[in-house]
Amino acid sequence: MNEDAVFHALADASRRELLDRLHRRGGQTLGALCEGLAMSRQAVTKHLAILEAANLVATERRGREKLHHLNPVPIHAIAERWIAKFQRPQLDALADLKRTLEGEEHDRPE
Amino acid sequence: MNEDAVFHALADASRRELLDRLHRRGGQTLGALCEGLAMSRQAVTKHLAILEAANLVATERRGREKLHHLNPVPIHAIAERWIAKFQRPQLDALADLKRTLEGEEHDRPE
DNA sequence: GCATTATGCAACCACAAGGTTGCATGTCAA
DNA sequence: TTGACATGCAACCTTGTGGTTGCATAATGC
Repeated sequence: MNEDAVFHALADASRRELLDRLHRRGGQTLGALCEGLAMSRQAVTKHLAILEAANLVATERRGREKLHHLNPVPIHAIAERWIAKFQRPQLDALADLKRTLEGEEHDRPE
Repeated sequence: MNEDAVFHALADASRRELLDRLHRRGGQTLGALCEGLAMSRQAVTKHLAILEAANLVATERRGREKLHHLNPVPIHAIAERWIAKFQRPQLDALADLKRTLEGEEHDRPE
C-alpha cells in the first residue's frame, strides 16, 4: 500500500465526503454518488479514480453500472503504522512541550 | 481544530518528514531542520508555516532562533474523530465486501 | 434495431502548491 | 558599531489539481 497515495487521497474534502457516503451505504453507482453534490459527474469520476488508485475504494462491474465499495484497510494501515507513532508518546511529548514552553522566557500570558 | 488543514498538511511527504524529524527530536531550529534536505531553506519555511497553521507544529522564539515542537494533538484528534469511524465497522464492511464480490458473477480467480 | 441510460475518455482552463532567488529584518558577539 | 548569522518577506516560475464541456462507448429495455 502506498502511504503517499492514501494521504493524498484523504487530503480533499470532496473525496472524504465520498468515503463518508460509501461508509453509510456501500455498493453505490457513480450516478448515485453524484446526487446532491455541487459537482459534475466527471469531477466525481476523477475523485473516485484517485480513491481507487489509493485502494480506498473497490469497484465491481454490474452490467453497465459500476458499484463502489469502501475499503477501510488502507485507513486502518495508516492509523496503525503512522498515526500510532505520534500517539504513543503523546503524553511525553505534550509534557515536554509544556515544560519547554513554560520553563523559558515565557512572560506574556496571552 | 481544522480537519481540512490537518489533512492537507499531512498530504505532503516533505511535511511528514519534517514531523518525523520533530518527533525524533523536538525544539529544532529552522536551520537544523533544513540539514540533509534537498530543498532550500525557504521551501522548508513554507512547509513549517503550513504545519503551524494546521497546529501540528508549535513554535517558540529564542532570540534570533525559532524552535519548533511537534504537537501531536491534531493527529490524535484525527485518529479519534475520523479514522475510528472507518475502523470500527471494519470487519463488517470487509465481510460485506467479500460477500458482494464473491456472490456475483465472479468467475475469474485472478 | 434504436432510443435511453451509465459510464469512459480527452481536451481544456483557472488557480493553488511547491519550489526557487533576491533582498530585508532582527539578533548576537566581539 | 559592525559584521556575521538566523530568519522573514516578496516576487516569480512551473507543475499539479480540481473543475469544466463535449463526445465516445457500452449495456438495457421496448
